[in-house]
Amino acid sequence: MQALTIHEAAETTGWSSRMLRYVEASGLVTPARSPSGYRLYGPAELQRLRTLAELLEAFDLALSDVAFAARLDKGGELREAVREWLSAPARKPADVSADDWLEFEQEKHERLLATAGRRSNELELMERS
Amino acid sequence: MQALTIHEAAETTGWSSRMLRYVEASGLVTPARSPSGYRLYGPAELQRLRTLAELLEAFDLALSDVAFAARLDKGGELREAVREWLSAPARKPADVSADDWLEFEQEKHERLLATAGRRSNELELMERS
DNA sequence: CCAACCTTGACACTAACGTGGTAAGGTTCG
DNA sequence: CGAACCTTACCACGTTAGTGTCAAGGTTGG
Repeated sequence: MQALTIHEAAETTGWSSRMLRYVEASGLVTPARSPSGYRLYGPAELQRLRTLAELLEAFDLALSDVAFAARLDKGGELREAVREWLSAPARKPADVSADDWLEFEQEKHERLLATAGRRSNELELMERS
Repeated sequence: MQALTIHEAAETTGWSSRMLRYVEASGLVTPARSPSGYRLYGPAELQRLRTLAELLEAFDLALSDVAFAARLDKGGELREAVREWLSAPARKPADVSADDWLEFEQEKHERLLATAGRRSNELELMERS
């Protein structure tokens, strides 16, 4: 059968075996198990792992973000509660969305640059420069 | 008019003024501004701040989770990409969802307990005990 | 005009996420 | 049966999120 062990899966997907266990713990990709407990990654899991990596990369998301999205996706009270909160009118046209949101999202990059660049530790955030 | 300043808003909503600025930076609640730049929290913002606090409390969410949900809610490529990834069949019936997910979500609590409890620093996670 | 606000910027610290190791002990297979 | 895997558990560490606080300077109102 074509089910790979964790290290083989790691090699073909780019994730480390450590991370494959972490991803499993996060509930995003759960491989089958052999009778003795070995993780068995089939074509479906491998594909899922590769696309997951692409998703994170493409939108600069955190594993926890996707895990949260999955939680939302499953419906339930949470989904409704969040949907309701977001449905509130609030923001006006030409809102913050495109503007402030960008700044917020870029904080991490700025911080990285600040830390790696200038002097030493400059982890800060918020507001327009 | 009934628009509160940041400290007044802080008092009536339970958030600290520091956090109100942080919440704004996250793009979740954006108050209007006075001609001179002072933040003005109206009834809508106050309500939004209170319900946001309840939402986080009720489901033990992080501000970043809701911020991400808002990002998803706005549609766009991200929304579709995430939706597509989540739509993959993968998990079988009686899946991990209810089981492993709980463990993952509780890791933070376990860590807190571990750190505060036993010896000294025990921040760890993952797998069934 | 001055006390009491507000603004942004920056420093600091804790908690949580992401990730790599290592240790102790099973499983596989040539 | 031993090398080379696997498992869970735990430690360590860098990064990010969350939060307080302080400094320098503008605004407000009696």
